Amino acid sequence: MLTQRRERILKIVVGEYISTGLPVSSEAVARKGLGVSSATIRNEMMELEEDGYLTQPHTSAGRIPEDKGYRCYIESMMGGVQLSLVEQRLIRHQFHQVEGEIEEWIRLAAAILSRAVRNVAIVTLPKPYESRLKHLELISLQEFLALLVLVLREAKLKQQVLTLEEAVTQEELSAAARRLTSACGGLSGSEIATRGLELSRLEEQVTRTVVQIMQAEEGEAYEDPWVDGLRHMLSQPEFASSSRLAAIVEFFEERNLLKSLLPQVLTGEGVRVVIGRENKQDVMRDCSVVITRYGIPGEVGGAIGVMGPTRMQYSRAIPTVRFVSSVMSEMLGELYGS
Amino acid sequence: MLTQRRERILKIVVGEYISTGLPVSSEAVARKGLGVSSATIRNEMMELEEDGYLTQPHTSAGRIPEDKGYRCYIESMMGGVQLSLVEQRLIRHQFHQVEGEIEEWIRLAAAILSRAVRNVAIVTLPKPYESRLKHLELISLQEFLALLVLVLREAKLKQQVLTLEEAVTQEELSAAARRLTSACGGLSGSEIATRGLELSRLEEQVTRTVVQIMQAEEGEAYEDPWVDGLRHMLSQPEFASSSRLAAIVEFFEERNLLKSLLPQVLTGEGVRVVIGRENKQDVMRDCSVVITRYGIPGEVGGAIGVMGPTRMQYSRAIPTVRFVSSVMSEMLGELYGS
DNA sequence: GTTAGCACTCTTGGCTTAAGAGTGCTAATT
DNA sequence: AATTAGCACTCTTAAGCCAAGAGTGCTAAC
Repeated sequence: MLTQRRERILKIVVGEYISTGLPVSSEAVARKGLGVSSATIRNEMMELEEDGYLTQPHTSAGRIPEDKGYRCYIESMMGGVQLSLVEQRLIRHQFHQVEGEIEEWIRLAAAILSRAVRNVAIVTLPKPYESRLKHLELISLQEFLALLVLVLREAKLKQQVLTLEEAVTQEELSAAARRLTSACGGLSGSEIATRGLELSRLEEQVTRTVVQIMQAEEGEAYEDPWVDGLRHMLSQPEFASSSRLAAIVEFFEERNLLKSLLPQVLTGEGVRVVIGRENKQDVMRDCSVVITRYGIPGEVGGAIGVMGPTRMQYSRAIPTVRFVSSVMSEMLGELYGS
Repeated sequence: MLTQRRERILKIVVGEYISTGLPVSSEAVARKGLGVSSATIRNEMMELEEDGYLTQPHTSAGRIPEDKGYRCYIESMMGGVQLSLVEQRLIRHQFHQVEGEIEEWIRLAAAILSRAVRNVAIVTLPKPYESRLKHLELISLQEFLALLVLVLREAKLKQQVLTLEEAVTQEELSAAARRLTSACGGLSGSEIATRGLELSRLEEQVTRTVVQIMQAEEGEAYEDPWVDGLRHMLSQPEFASSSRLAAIVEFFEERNLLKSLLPQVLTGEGVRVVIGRENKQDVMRDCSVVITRYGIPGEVGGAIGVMGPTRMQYSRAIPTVRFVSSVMSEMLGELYGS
C-alpha cells in the first residue's frame, strides 16, 4: 500500500539518489523536512522495500531505487512538466543556425539533445509512412555503367550503380528517365510494380531496381539511427567499470541492435520511458530510454530520444525530449507544407 | 650503437611484449634461444635502455619497448611482408559480396579491416583531386522550395534544399537544370564560377549554390571518415582503466579531431606507421596508427588505416592495411575506367 | 503512531607481511 | 675481453587484519 507519506519518501529517495548517486539513508530523508524522525522513516522504508520500490545494496547501507521506484517517480512528471522558456529559446536558436539539409537537422538534434541531458541521444531520419517516387534520373558513368538516382517525395535521395545489359548513351538514359518519371512520378513502390507498362529492355531493368529500392525503403521499420553523446553517458560513474563500458560501446557499434529498441515506440503517442530491466537487451538492464516520435501523424515521422543510466535526470530528460521532438515536428511540417 | 645481437634482442622483446602485454625479462629472452645466458642479455638490455629503445615500468621488472623500439621493430616488416594467399582470398571474397554502392564499400572495408586486426579501422570516402560536375537536377518541393541535386563525376551525390526567390514550376526548374547541365557539365567549381554566362534569376541562384557546394567539396582535405571496430580496440587490456577508455570514446565522437590525424598521410606513398607520441593528439600518446592511401594517383583517392594501442600486432596490421587498400584501389579503378 | 537508544552488520581504508619476480653488480671463468 | 654464476637488493602484488564509520532493525518508552 502506497500511502501518501510513503510516496513522498519514495520520491525524496529517488530524487536524492539521482543527484548524488549514493545510497540514501533514513537520516538524509528526515533532514528533507517532513516533520518526522529518522526512525519513522526507517519503518516506512522497510515497507517500501518489501513492496519492491527500494532496495539495499548491502545490509547496512541506505536505500537505492528499484525500477518500480523509478517508475513511480517518473509518473509524477509525465504530465505537464515543461522546459523553461529560456531553455526553449536556447534550443530553438541552435536549430535556426543550420537550416537546409535534413540530415543536418538530425545530427544537430542529436547534438543538442545529448548535450542538454548529458547522455546518449538517438535520432532516426524521418520516414514517410508510404514512400512515393518524385523524380528519377539516370547518369552514364561508362558504356555499361550508369548511376540511378531516385528522389523520393520527402526530399530524400537514393542512389545505385547499375551494370547495364547493353551499351547505352546518355541521351538514351535521359529519355528513359524522363519517360519513367512521368509514368511513375507520385507512385509508391508497389504501385509501380503492378503498373503493367510497355517498357524497353533498359526501362525494364531500371524499373526493377527502382521497385526494389523503394520496397526496401518501406520495409525497414526505421533508418539506422544517428547516435551522439556516448562520451557524456560514459563519463557517468555507473560506467566506471571498464567491462560495463566496453559492453555499451559494443552495443552501439552493432547497429542492428538499436532496431530492437525502437519498435517499442512505434505504438502510442507522447514520451515513453523504458526503465532498466524493462528493456529487452541485457546490456541495458541498468539503463533507461526516454523516447518519443516526431513528425506529422499519418504522413512522415521518426523517433527521437535519449538513453542513459537508470539513474538519469528524468526531470530534465523528459521535457527536453518532448520539446526537441516538437521543434522537429514543426520544422518537418514547414518542409512538407500542408 | 645497435649491434646485430642487440637488434635481435630488441626484436624479441618487442615481439614478446606485443603478444603477451607483460614486461619481458632477460630470462624470457634467453629461453628464445640465442645461445647466451640471461646475464649477458641483461647487460645488452641495459644498453638498449640507455639508447632509448626499451624502458622499465619500475626498477625491478622486465623491459617494455619505447616508441623508438617499436620503430626499429617495424622497419623490418615495412618491406615486403605480404598477407597469406588464404587471407587475401578471404578478404577479396567478402568484398565481392556487396557490389554497388560506394558508401557500402567504405563501410565494408572498415568492417573487414577492423575485424582482421581487432582494432579500430578508419576509412575515408574516395575524394577526387578535382571535383567536376556531371549532372544537375532541380526538383520542386513546394512553390518556393526546390531540391537541388548534384551528381559529381565520381558518382557522388550532393543535395541541398533551396528557398527560391520567386515561385517556380517544375517545368521551369527542369528547363533550368537542363540548360545548366549542358553549360556546366564537366567543369570544376571554379570554372563554373568564372564562366560568365547569361543567366536568369533562378539560374543565377542555382549556380551560386552549385559553386559553393563544389568548392566546399574541394576545400575539405578529406571527408568525415567512417570508423568501425572501436569495440575491438577497447577490449584490449591497455584500456582497462575507464578513464583512458572514456578519453578514447570522446576522441572519436569529436569527429573534427580525426581530421588532424589524416593530413599526415596526404604526403608520401605506401603504408605509414605513426607510433605513440609521434601522434599530435595527446589522447593517442600510447596508440599507433597504420595508414595508407588508396585510389588512383592524380585522380581520386582516400585514406584507409587502423588505429590501436602501440602494442599492436604490426605484423598483421601492416600487410592487411596494405592489401585492403590495394583491393580498394582496384575496385575504384574499375568504376572509373581508364 | 512515533521516537530515542543501542546492538549488530557490513563496507572502507590503512597497515603490515610474505612471496615472487627481476634486476644490477661482483667476482670467477673461458 | 667477453661471458656467466651467484647473490643482495628493490619493487609489486595479494592477503590478512584492524579500526572507524555508516546505517540499519529492533525494543522499549513516550
